[in-house]
Amino acid sequence: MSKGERTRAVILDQALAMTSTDGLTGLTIGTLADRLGMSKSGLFAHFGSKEMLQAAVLDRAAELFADTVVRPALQQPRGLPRVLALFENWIRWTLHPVLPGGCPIQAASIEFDDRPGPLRDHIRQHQEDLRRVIMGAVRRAVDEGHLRADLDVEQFAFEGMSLCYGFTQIYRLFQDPKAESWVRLAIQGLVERHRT
Amino acid sequence: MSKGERTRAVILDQALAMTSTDGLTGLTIGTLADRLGMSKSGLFAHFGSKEMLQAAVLDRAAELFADTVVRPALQQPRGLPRVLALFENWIRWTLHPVLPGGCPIQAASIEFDDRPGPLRDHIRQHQEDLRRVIMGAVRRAVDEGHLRADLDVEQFAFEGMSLCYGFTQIYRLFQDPKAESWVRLAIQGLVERHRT
DNA sequence: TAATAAAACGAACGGTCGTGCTATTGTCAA
DNA sequence: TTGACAATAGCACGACCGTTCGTTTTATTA
Repeated sequence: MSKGERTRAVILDQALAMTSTDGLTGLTIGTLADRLGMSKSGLFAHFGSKEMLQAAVLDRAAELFADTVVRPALQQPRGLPRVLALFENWIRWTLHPVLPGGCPIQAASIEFDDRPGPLRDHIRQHQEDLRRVIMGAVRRAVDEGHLRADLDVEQFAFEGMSLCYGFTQIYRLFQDPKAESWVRLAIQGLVERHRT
Repeated sequence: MSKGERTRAVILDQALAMTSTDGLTGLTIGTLADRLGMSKSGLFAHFGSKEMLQAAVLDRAAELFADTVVRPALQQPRGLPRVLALFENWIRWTLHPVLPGGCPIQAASIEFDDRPGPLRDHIRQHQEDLRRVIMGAVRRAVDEGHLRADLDVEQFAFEGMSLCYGFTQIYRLFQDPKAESWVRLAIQGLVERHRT
């Protein structure tokens, strides 16, 4: 790994933390450079434009989510355990955030849902990837006979994901510990309702 | 109504639209003044600081939500009809947004959940108000015998609100019309499950 | 170790940000 | 209709924005 690649990684780590609290737009090259003790222009040269920096941040955030939430869940046995692990890891991702400001992609979703361009495309792609992972796991749970055969996979995914989105929003705003048991009970109910 | 009050209202209308697409932070006094054909300083004098402008925007947004979603629902007969109207009006608020960029308060929730200060306090207050309205309606539906007596009102409110939050996020990002039937089915299921 | 390439710097650019000030215009009651 | 005051404009400020450029330092490799 060359010097440039190493520095780039360090920059992205800090940029990720900054984005999580201030948003993709709030991310600023000047203060980012300050926190890293390097010059604006030196940092800038690694990305070529602010938009490319933001895109790199999004991709890195998606990697982090995959490493923390998705990948560990995929090591669970296929079927219901894997579905449960996905939701459980997602809940833990919110309860004990790796990044100080919570999930940058969810924040960026709302920040950019009205701003066409490559950044919104990136966000859509990452969210769609997550949806496909969840739907795949649910479908396999049906195939394994853990969930009812007549289950509407898209509907199930929507409800589960909505609960996680809503939980994140409520928990982050109010820091109310009750939200944890609410979302757990809700997910549990969702699964229980469609069990064979 | 004095000239000043009238101008202030016009400013807030435009500010609301701008906030809905660009966020509370993206709201800018210069471009806001440009769109209204007035000077920065003239506009500025109405609010004294950007933070007070932002707070006024939040309060106006809450009024708009109350006029569009809550107030019409409160005219439905108490009990289940009122609960259903609350969720239905909320869904319609997302499907046919009064403001071009969707609900500014939901956006501000995520934007400011990590930034302590009077603005976050405002946001918390408005979100808490909504939660109390919904819980009150649900509780009355229990009292009227429309919903089961052993229903956990807080849990019910969390699930219903999460579905609406999640729906907004998904629908605004992807503009997928399928999301509409997903959320309707989910809300319907939630209610059906707790009916007497 | 010398030659070459990559990386980082410092200074400056045109813009825009929020915010003061002073002066001018407009409104509205006596 | 005039006098008092509210409303708006104009201008300037310091700070920060993303970006460019030429130079200097540091890595890499022949």
